[in-house]
Amino acid sequence: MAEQQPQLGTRKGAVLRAVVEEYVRSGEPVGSETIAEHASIGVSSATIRNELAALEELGYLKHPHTSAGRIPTDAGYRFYVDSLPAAGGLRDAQRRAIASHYAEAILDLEEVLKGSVQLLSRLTRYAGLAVPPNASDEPVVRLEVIDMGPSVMVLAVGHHGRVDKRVVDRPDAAAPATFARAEARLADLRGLTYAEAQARLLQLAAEGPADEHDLMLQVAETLRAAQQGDRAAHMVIGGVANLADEAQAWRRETLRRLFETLEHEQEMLQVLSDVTSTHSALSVTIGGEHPTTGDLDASIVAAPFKSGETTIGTIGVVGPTRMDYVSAMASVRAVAKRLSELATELDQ
Amino acid sequence: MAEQQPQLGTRKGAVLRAVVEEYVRSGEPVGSETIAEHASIGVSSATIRNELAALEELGYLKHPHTSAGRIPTDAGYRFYVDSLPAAGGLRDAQRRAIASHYAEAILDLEEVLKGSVQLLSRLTRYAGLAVPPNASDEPVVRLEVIDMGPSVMVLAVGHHGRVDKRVVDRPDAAAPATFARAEARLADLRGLTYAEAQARLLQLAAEGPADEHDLMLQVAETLRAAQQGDRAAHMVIGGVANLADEAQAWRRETLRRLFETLEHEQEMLQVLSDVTSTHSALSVTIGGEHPTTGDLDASIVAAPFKSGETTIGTIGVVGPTRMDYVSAMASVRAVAKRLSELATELDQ
DNA sequence: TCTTAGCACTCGGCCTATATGAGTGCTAGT
DNA sequence: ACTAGCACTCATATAGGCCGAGTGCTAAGA
Repeated sequence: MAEQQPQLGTRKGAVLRAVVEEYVRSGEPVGSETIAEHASIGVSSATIRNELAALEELGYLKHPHTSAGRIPTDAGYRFYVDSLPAAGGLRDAQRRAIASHYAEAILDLEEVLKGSVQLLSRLTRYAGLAVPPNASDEPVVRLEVIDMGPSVMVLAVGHHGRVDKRVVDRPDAAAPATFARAEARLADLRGLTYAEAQARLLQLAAEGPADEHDLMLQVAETLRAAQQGDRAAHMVIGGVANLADEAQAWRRETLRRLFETLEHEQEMLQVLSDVTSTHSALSVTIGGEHPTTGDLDASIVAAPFKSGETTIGTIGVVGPTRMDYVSAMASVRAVAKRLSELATELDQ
Repeated sequence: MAEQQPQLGTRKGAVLRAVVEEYVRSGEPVGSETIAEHASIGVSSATIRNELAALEELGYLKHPHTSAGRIPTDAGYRFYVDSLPAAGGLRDAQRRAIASHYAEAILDLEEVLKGSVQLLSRLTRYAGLAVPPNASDEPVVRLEVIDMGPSVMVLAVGHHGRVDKRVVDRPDAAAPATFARAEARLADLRGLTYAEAQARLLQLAAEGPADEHDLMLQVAETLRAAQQGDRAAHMVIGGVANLADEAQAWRRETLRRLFETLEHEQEMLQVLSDVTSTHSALSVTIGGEHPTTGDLDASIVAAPFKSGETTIGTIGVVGPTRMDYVSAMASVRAVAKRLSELATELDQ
């Protein structure tokens, strides 16, 4: 059992880390010789070979073929990531890029997110993605039903600056006067959270005048959608071109499937939710650790961002399992931190 | 000069068309033998060879190497496309897919656009993209300035269902009462077009009370942005994974640049504008015909869609120059037509 | 003058055989 | 426990030779 989890500090751990680092750097399978020379482990290549064989036996490394070096398995990357220090790893250039990016104050959280995703994708050379706040606990700032002639637009504005809209059929019962009365009633809901407002609306629909009934139901539905499925529509993705870079060794077909997955927003939302639901800080998902990314040779590094103490969203990057985890983790950590500060500030 | 533009009906034209069709189908350079057998031109391969040599001389075809067949140049595709009949080419399966896609009525034009782009990308197996209406001539349905505490959200709702928002610094002069008065004043602007409302707001800012000045300017700016740069933010792209398909012979680096270009919304907007500004109906841009797509071996098939008689947006597909133009053009034409009907209907 | 059969020629792709060498796994000796 | 040494493996690289698709040209026929 102790053998199953090599400790950092033991030689096995050092060798494994060396393999991962070298492989991430070069993209080539790593041989015993390389490690003996490169890493500062004071033993000969023959000894390294023994360690390598043991690590392979334990499932941390694998062999493309007999006469090739080793490459890490998902488990190997996992060990490596877990052995990394909880902070640091940010290069000076990156630090400066982040600072200068946030130098200009932007007030719209959505815009800030778009910018942050772009920033992350440039910093890491992978694809950036972010899920904006879940609306449930966000106070409603404004609710409106707008008479568009044959249809009705329902509009909800949240305190974080989100705007959700839906265009729906105009209920038969709705006269111009109905709209005026409905809007007055909706104005009373300001300050409630999306969840509370939704509940109150269902009540209003049931108890209120008949001509407002459908309208209120539609507003309730808009709030419901804003809390659930529609979050996906607000997801931000950027820098996907990075994934098509030659340096990324994805086979063409895998690349296609990766793009397909990224486009399927609902799915990515699920992944990101899964990823961060368990972790309060930075989380890393490697290859097969999540079913969706399983056969895509892709890893996700993500972190929640908060307003005050409450998590309001997630931001991160998607890249190959052979990822520069140190840099990616540092970048995501730093950007999420900065983002939390901004969100907290914007929220006052 | 007559020699410079082979007429459809002449044998040269028939040969050129045969080469394009065969190459699009197979992806392999096309030889004289293939054409002599396949296409119903009653001459021997030797004669075809002469024609091929002439077509190459004229710049319609090229040679990868001496002992290979011909492939079309951009000019070759251009001739081919121009020689196509102005309608038709829709396969039954496609026709049915379109019909069933629009069977369910959706009232939100933005949603309809998203769906249409998805549909187009599925029909053609290329990437779909659409530019939503230019707001300039659209009537404003609602204008609001929302007090968000430290900031102000400016919100504009257009008659086609577009919603533009901006979050800006709260002007020093703005008290709660200011907002109430400003909103009342903004309510008067309903029904004006974005352009008109913007002009009126600048006037109001100049003539109105001092505490409303900044607020009015911000609203005017929001309307301006909605008519210009921000259109890019509303651009819809879908099905990009299709471009990564193995069938598309793009080199990895070209593919990367293509994705990069697609992500650069402002740029694509420009391209689409250029593409449709000259054409009132379907337009095709092949490879180097537009500088942006020049070295990407990409073509764009796009068509405007209208509400009544006025063009309100553009929809189309992006694919390789070696594209199935017949199918792509038919699909885009059909979807744009359907879209125009829907938009006209929604607009009443 | 246009068409076509015939033919030499080109040249990329493919097959095979061979060489190379990185890297392993094992053994024996320190 | 470590390491030097060595046989072995096997993917990749290289070279040569063949093949055949396809061309371009020429000369004869309609």
